[in-house]
Amino acid sequence: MSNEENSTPGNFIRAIIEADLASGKYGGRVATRFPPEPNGYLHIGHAKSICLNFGIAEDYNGTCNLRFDDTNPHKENVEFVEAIKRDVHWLGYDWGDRLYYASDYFERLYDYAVELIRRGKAYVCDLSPEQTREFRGTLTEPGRNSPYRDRSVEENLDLFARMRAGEFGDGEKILRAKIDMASSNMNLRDPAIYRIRHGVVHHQTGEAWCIYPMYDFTHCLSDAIEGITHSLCTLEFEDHRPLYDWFLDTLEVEHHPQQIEFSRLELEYTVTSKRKLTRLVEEGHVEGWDDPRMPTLAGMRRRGYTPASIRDFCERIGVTKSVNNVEMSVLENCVREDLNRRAPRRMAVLHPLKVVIENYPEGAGEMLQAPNHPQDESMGVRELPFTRELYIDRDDFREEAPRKFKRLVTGGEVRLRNAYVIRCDEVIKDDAGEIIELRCSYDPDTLSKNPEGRKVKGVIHWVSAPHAVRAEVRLYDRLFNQPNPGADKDGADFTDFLNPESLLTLTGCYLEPNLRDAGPGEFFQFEREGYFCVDPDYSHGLPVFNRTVTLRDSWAKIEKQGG
RNA sequence: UGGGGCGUCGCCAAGCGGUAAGGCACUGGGUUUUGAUCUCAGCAUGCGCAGGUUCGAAUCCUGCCGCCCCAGCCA
Repeated sequence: MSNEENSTPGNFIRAIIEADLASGKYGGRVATRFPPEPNGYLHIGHAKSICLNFGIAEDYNGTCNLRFDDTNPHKENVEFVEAIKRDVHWLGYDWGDRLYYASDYFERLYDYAVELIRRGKAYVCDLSPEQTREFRGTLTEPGRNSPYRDRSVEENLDLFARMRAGEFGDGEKILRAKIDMASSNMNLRDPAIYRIRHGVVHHQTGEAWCIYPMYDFTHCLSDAIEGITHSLCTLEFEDHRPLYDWFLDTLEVEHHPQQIEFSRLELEYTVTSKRKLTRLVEEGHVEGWDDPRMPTLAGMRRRGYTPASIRDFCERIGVTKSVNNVEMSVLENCVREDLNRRAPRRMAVLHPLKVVIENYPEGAGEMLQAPNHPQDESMGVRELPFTRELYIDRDDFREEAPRKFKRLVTGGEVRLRNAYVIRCDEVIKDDAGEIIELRCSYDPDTLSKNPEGRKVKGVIHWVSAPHAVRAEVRLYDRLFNQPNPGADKDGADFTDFLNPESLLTLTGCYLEPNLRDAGPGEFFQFEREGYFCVDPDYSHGLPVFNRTVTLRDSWAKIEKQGG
């Protein structure tokens, strides 16, 4: 540990960048970009890419552009553009004045395509989509040249101009790169670079174009135009790198960024494919892109995950090229760690059970003081009303005590958090035998001190019944039952693995009174229950709290083992 | 069966020829008016497998095996 000088790169991409910096490859410049397609909301996988790209720019004194890869207007719209901008900002990153759209470059891209034709490296092809597929060959058989492959430069120039002019219908013609139909890399078998799309209004360019460039052609040139030095993308584009380089080399573009691929994040018990997330939304399996069960940034924000915890998560999972499947516990740990430090403590009874303190004077009451954070005095204290009638959680009482159960039992004692020790004297049941009330007595000499001569192990939370704030609490669990719901196993659809208990809504909860004024964006630890945040939805009167994540629960473990 | 990648603890992940970091998870102890937090300790004679080179190999060589990606006019 004596190498304070040579700070470790952190991951292989940073190692490459440091080597490039050392060799002066791009004049000591580092420029990255985050290039989402605005066809859906950003999810946790994008967060990894955002943290990587913006993080590198920050650390190496470089820049990171936000560039919308908007070449397929059919699937894209401004709602997604705005949501993406909002989410990147929320995560804590800023692109300054470097907001771009690939569509900004449509005119230049068109010129590059013309240049490709002039160089005899692109041609207009009349094959139908079906024929194109047939001519492409298979993984093991080479493809065949299109009969239109040898059109003259003049004819191609004329045809391409007429494609732009709208003389041909969708699918009638495409512009293709002329590379090698026998290449073992399918991407090099004369890939399409421009297709015709009539009747779609592009969210940025309106109806100015009826031809749109394809990803492979657009991306490398957009990177070059913006002076990107390191173009980071996921592993599935590794096979596209030769094409990325081919366009730039063939066009002799002055600046040639290098594409570096890393593996995409897979998180257990969720899906991070835009197609699948879109289906969850459109088929109504969730309430929207910002449903707290969604792995989208919007969903996690509403759930109460903090930007800091997500950035910490992205830091911890690393960046490599190996297939990975990260356990949910890593993310949850990051969330707990951040919230534990920052969340004020409160008490909330989720499953109320009435308690009457029989030796506490009727109509009386007192204000007790409770710290907002047990380890951080700077967070101050709050006042809690204590009265004769309280609510505790049903789970904190048992008539018959299991081994190791250290909460309230008939005839036993328990500490009321921040208050007195009480003893349960009598259990009141209704005709159906259901417990409806507990008759207890308190020991007035146990405020801020332990009773003498006996040990009280358990501590439970409570709220004063006449002061309690009624609220709705939504308990979230994993969206899927399977660790890897997206894996296509035996023809099963990923929706088959949806967890029917991913949302449990509790409407009869009672919160301590100072939670009455909590507003959207505020978060708390409900002691012994978990971290909760205020949901923006106030549509049905009751305040709504979302459970962000539970507390670690070793009792649940013991109980599950039959403790 | 073509091409491109990847295989280090249950899950991530350092390591780049000198004798296996760290995090999460898990297990056990301590503190505790949250069964929380905090804290201490444990957790790979082993790096997909088999050979080889070397004084010495997770790291180099050879051959296998397994997994992922590619046949959109999607990105």
